Amino acid sequence: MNISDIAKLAGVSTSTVSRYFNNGYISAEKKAIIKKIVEETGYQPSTYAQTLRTKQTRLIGVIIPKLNSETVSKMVGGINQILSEEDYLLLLGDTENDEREELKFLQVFNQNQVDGIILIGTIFTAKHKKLIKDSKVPLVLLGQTLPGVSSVYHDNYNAAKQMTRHLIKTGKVFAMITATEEDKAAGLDRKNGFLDALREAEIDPDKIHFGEARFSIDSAREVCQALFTKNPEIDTLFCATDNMAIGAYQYLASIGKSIPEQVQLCGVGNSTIANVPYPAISSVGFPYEESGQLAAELLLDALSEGDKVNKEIKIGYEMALKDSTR
Amino acid sequence: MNISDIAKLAGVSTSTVSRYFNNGYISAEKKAIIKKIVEETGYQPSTYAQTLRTKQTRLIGVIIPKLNSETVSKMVGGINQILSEEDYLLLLGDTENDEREELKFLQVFNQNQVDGIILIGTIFTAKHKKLIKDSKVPLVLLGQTLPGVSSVYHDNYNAAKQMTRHLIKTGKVFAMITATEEDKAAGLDRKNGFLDALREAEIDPDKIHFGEARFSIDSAREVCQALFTKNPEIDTLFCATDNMAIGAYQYLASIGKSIPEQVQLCGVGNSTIANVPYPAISSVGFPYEESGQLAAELLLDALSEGDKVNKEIKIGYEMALKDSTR
DNA sequence: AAATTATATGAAATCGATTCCAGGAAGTAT
DNA sequence: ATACTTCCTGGAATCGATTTCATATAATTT
Repeated sequence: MNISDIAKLAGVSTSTVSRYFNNGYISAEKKAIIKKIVEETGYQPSTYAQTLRTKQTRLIGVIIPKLNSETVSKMVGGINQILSEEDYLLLLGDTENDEREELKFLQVFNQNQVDGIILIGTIFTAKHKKLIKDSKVPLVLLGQTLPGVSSVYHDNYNAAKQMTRHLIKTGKVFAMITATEEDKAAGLDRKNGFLDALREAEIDPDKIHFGEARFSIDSAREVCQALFTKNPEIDTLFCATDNMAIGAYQYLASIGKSIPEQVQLCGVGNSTIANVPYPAISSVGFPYEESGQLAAELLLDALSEGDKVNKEIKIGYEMALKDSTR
Repeated sequence: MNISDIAKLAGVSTSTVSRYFNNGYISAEKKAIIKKIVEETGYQPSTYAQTLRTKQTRLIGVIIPKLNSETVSKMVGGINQILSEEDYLLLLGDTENDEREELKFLQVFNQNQVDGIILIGTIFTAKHKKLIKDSKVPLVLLGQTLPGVSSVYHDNYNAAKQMTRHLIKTGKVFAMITATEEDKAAGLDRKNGFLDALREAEIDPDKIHFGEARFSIDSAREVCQALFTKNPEIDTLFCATDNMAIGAYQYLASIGKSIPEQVQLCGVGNSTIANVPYPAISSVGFPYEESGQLAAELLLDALSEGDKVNKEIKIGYEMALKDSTR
């Protein structure tokens, strides 16, 4: 069933049927008959033929580092709210934290598949930067920044700094479980915020310890064990993510450290899982859903105006102090 | 840059260029020159023109109830492992547990967009059943069954029954936080397994209590409070999902019930979050990643053979007893 | 040597829509 | 009455690939 069949059945030309679907000039009379035929046959225009002609896919590629992540799902939720209103469909590319997959999706999406791309990125290599800048379709970065590219990102530096200022009030010996510095947002910025707050308070560098973990509960548990085995005097632990804080919590609970009395503990993300342990874990996070919405709006702007001006939107933090900090 | 441009540059016809890409008859000589031109120009055939001609999209629609769910992400991971090998891309439709969204995606995917559909469904209304059966493209159900449709589903009934048999050894007064029975897998089957195990052991029906919660921690916490306020003598609580078990744990911890001494507690799903509380929560789950793989393979079969024989694969359960049960 | 088969190529039709163009009818301004 | 718009319509070109068909040459059988 194609447009010619409908045209024949309705006794009009294909042009007229096309106009019926695209709000072109059409008489009430023909409109009625085409409507009737379309309803009877359940005809739907082929999106592929439309795309071939119009170059519009009505598909937006969203590249995400991980499906099962609360922050990611909130961001995607926000993106979807805005884009589904405009009849866009999301083509999700899940990389499971594999940067090569990220490159693959960037290429595949760019070739032919989508009208625009939102990249919830993590690590940017030179290849990433090249592909991002060379993107033929509008691209918005979410959660990271890159000069010359539109982005919505989070003020990780000040979030970590502010949280650390709070920890300093009662802390003596500090430690941080960090993420890889290749991840600027979750790794570098949070570490720098932590460090700068401590410098500001003129904390003795000998009383600051670091361990780097991967983005998993298990990895953080092991790193926490190493940290405390070497430095049992740590009384304040800042974790770069809530998941890491859970890993740390598990280790600390297992060796009988009381939280927050002996060790105070916090994470980043304001995620649900931070509320599962008892005591609930203090965290600082961002309005991720809103970030997603903003990114989607930025993309829509770029799509309609085709404008080459790129905007960078920085999102402020939200503190959520609970009982794991003093 | 299209196929004619390449043909001109290479001094051949478009047919020959097309054959170059589709392993048709082509001389080594022309192959070499086309290869050179393609590499120089970075030309990639338009997937939309290809689809228009071949009716193959190389896209598989996967409809999921929720992005941020461990079971879902494991299943999607399994699906993706198999399908990406065959150069399929996943078009994810996230319904956020809204059944109308499910219908929408079923329609959109069916129109033109995808070669096949995997539906990780929840509630099936009459409309769902109609759309599923009328699907123009092969469709595989994952996590639920429907007569006459290919599916990979989990033996929720026996999983719940087996777990309950374990609880019976030390339990006296039983309760279950259930999911809506409209969700056959998570709601009805698990409830029936629980009930039948208790009947088998000839437990006094007066010592069995029920509360129904939505799929969220908060909802389960409230339901748990209601249950225990009315029946403080409950000493064994079966939750239909791990998330619900977390909610129950939070309430029980807040009123100072000791787990598992005063109340033993378990969930379903074998998810990471069940290991976060102390004590870790016993659970019974399924090899979700493998289920996803199987569903993908079923779909590939249907895609290649175009065979109308539908298979139903039942997946067995895996018990994970931890310290929240006696 | 003749017949058959496999390999190689280009022209043209095709997939299913949109859109440009030309032309007709109807309404309005001059 | 004439000149302009505005509205409405169908024919034909077009988007960018694949595929059928016709044809030619090379390789293999008989």
